Amino acid sequence: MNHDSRLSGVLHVLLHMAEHDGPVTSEMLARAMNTNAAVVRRTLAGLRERGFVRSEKGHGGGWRLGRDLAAITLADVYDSLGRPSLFAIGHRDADPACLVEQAVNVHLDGVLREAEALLLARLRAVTLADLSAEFHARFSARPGARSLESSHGGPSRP
Amino acid sequence: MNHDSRLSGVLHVLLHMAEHDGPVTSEMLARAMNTNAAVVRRTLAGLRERGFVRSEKGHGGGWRLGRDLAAITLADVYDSLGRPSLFAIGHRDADPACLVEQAVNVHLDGVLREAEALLLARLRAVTLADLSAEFHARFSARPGARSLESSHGGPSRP
DNA sequence: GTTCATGTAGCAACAATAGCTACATGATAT
DNA sequence: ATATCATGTAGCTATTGTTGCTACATGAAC
Repeated sequence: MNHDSRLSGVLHVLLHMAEHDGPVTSEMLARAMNTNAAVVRRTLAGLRERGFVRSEKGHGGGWRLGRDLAAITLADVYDSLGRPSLFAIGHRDADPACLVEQAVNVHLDGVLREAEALLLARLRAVTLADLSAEFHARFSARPGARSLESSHGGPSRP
Repeated sequence: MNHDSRLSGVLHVLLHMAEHDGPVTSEMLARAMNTNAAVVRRTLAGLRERGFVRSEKGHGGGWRLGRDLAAITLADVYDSLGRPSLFAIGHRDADPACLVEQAVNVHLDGVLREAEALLLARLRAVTLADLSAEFHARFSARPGARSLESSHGGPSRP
């Protein structure tokens, strides 16, 4: 497992949801992501609890956005996933007796905390509306019909 | 997922090396880190290739620093470890056909690249001499004899 | 030549996401 | 009512990487 791609995956399905009229089933979202419906339900569970998406059972059920695109930041999504670890590196021992290791931790943790603060600030500054604008710009500038066919990313009502 | 602690571990043993007169065996370093001698040799291999440490076999052998503390940055050590992944999160697909996923990647990768640049700049700015100064400050300010006994971090010649 | 220490190779353990199946729950259509 | 559809969840396996360990070859010093 190279890394945690849940944030990336959730953003992907949220934008697909936004492009689709009416609810979208886990099965449809899973096809768009080349993954499994159960994975979609599992990763969207946290967002449902916080009201960013709503789900309905039964005929005509599925997922839809619970808020406007501009009212959901990447940090909101990240938080909804349970704030998974951002970094693949870190210290061995959080509270070592060894003074040498303490000195190492002080500097290394400081560097990581700085990077984390920057990252979270950036996640707070970007909304789903920004990602959607990026997508629509790409859609308008697409090279030809082929990319529309080969991709599942076309808006449902251009 | 702060799983990869090699950078932290290597910095730890390098400072111990600096505090010790003469070569230090993998066994001694392993005891200081609560790990195994083979792990020490494995993780120090990259640093040896780049001349940051030297190793000698046989009687009286072991490891010693190959350069002055001030001439080794945290980035040097990080590079010597093979530049392992810094982040635990990332995108699912590096080059997706889906325009939506492309839009997600553009923003997410941008954020991560910014954080990575900051991180690497900080690693370049900190030297082992800085960590050593931090350690000696902590050693001078230690609360009592207890911390000297319970820790393996005391300088060999105070 | 014996001892000590590095240099590697190789394997099991562990942790986390990811993918999948299976089944219960609930809502809608007929 | 009942069949159907979709979510909600539990539980298993696969994958990928570090970590810890053993075993053994290589080389240096006594």
